[in-house]
Amino acid sequence: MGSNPGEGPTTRVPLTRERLLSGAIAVADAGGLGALTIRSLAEELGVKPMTLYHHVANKEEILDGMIDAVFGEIALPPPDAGWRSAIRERALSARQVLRRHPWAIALMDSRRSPGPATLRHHEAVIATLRRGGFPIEVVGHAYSLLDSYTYGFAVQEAALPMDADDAPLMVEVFLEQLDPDTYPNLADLAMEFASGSAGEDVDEFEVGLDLVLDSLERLLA
Amino acid sequence: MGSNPGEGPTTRVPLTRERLLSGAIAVADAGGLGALTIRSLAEELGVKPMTLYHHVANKEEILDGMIDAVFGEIALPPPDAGWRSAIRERALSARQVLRRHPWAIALMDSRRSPGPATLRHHEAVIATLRRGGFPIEVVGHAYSLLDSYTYGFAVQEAALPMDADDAPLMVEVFLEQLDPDTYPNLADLAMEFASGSAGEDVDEFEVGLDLVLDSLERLLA
DNA sequence: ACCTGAACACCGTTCAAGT
DNA sequence: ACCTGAACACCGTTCAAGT
Repeated sequence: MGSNPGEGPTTRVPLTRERLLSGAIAVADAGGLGALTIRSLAEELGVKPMTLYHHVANKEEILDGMIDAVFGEIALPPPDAGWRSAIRERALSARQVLRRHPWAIALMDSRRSPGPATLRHHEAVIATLRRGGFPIEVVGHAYSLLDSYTYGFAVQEAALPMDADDAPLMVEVFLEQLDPDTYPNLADLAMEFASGSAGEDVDEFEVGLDLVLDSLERLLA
Repeated sequence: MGSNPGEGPTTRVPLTRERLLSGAIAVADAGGLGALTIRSLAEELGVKPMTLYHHVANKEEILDGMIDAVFGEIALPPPDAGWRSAIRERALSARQVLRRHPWAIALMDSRRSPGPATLRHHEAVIATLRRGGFPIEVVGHAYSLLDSYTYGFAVQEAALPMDADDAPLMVEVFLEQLDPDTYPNLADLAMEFASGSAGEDVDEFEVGLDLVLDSLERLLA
C-alpha cells in the first residue's frame, strides 16, 4: 500500500483542478450527469473520493467549472470574417459542442456565475455584432434570438436518440405506437420525416439558423 | 398513532396518481428539482415514502408524468384565429408555463417518451400550421424553429434571477465584478441594459418571437 | 386494496488523522 | 502539501409484513 507496485510513474501525476474537470466531463459524456458522482469521478481519476475536496470546495464548483470548460470549447467568431459568416460559424460550433456534451444544457439553467471562458466568449460575440453595424440596443435582441435558437435546438436534439442513423428506425417505432386517428397531423409529419430523411442532405439546425440570420440582416437595413 | 387524532376526514382522501403528480410539481416549483425526493414528496402528500410506489413504478415515471402535466398547461393554439396569432398565443403561453416551472426545461432533454398531453399539444400546433397553408415539408422546419426559440429562451431566462424587479440590481452587481478593460463590449451591453430597463416596456421574448414569425410568414409567400 | 417499518446499497460532505 | 478511513445524514428502492 502506498508503494505503487507494478505501476509506472504515470500514477505520480498530481491531481490538478484541470485534470479533475476534464475527468468530470469525460464521465458525464460517457454516462450522463447522473453517472457523475464524487465517488465515480474519484475512481476515474485513480484517487479516493475525499482527495477531490482539496481541489474544489464542493460538487457545485465542479459543475460550474464544467460549464465554463464547455463554453471554452466553442469556437470564437473569426475576427476577419463578415459578421454573418462569423456568427454563423460560431453558432455551428456551439451546436456541435452541445451535441458532444448534451448534459451541459440541463446544467446551464442552474449555473449562476459565469466563468472566464464564458465571459471571453460573450465578449467576442458582442464585439462581432457591433463591428457588423448593430447598434448597442439591438445587439441584446440579436444575441438573445441567436442563443435562444441554438440552446433550444440543442435541448430538442438531446431529447432524441444520439445517432442520426437511428432516426429512421425511431420514427418507424414512433409511428407504430401512434394512433393516426387521434393524431392525424402528427402521423403525417412523422411519415414525412420517415420518407424524406433518406435523401435528407440539409441539416435542420442550419435551416432555422439561416432564417434567424436573415431576420438579423433585415434588422440592420 | 393511526387513530388520526384531531384531524378532519380530509386526511382520508386517497392518494391518486394525479394528486401525486401535482404534489411533485408543487415541490419542484417551490424548491427546484433538487428538492424533489421520494421522501420529501411523501411528506408533502402526508404519506409514507413507500406508499408512492403503489401509484408509480419509480421516480423516472414521476418525472415523465410531470413533464406531460406541464405540456398540458400550455394553451392549445385557438382554432378560430389565423395561424400567426394562434401560434403567437401558444408560444406566449408556453413561455409563461416554462417560467412557472423552470425545472421542466432541464427535464425535457432527458425524457424520451411523450405523454398524451404532449402528443395532443403537438397535434394541435401542427394542425394550425397546415391550416395556415404551410406545406407538410415546411411544417417540420417551422415547428423546429419555433420551439427551439421558445425552449432556448426559457433556458436562458431560468439562468437569471426569478423576478424582473431584481434585474437592474443584478446588472449592477454584475457590472461591479466585471473588468471593463478585458470585457469592454460586455460592459457596454450591461450598461445598456441597466439604463434601458427603466423605461423597458417591450418583452424580450416577444421581440425575438415576432422576428421568428416574420421569418415563417416569408416562408409562406 | 392500500399502506408501511426495516433494511440495502448508494449519495455528498466533515473530521480527524496519516505521510 | 497532499492524501485518506471512518463516519454522518441523506438518497431511491426492495421485501416482507400489517390493516
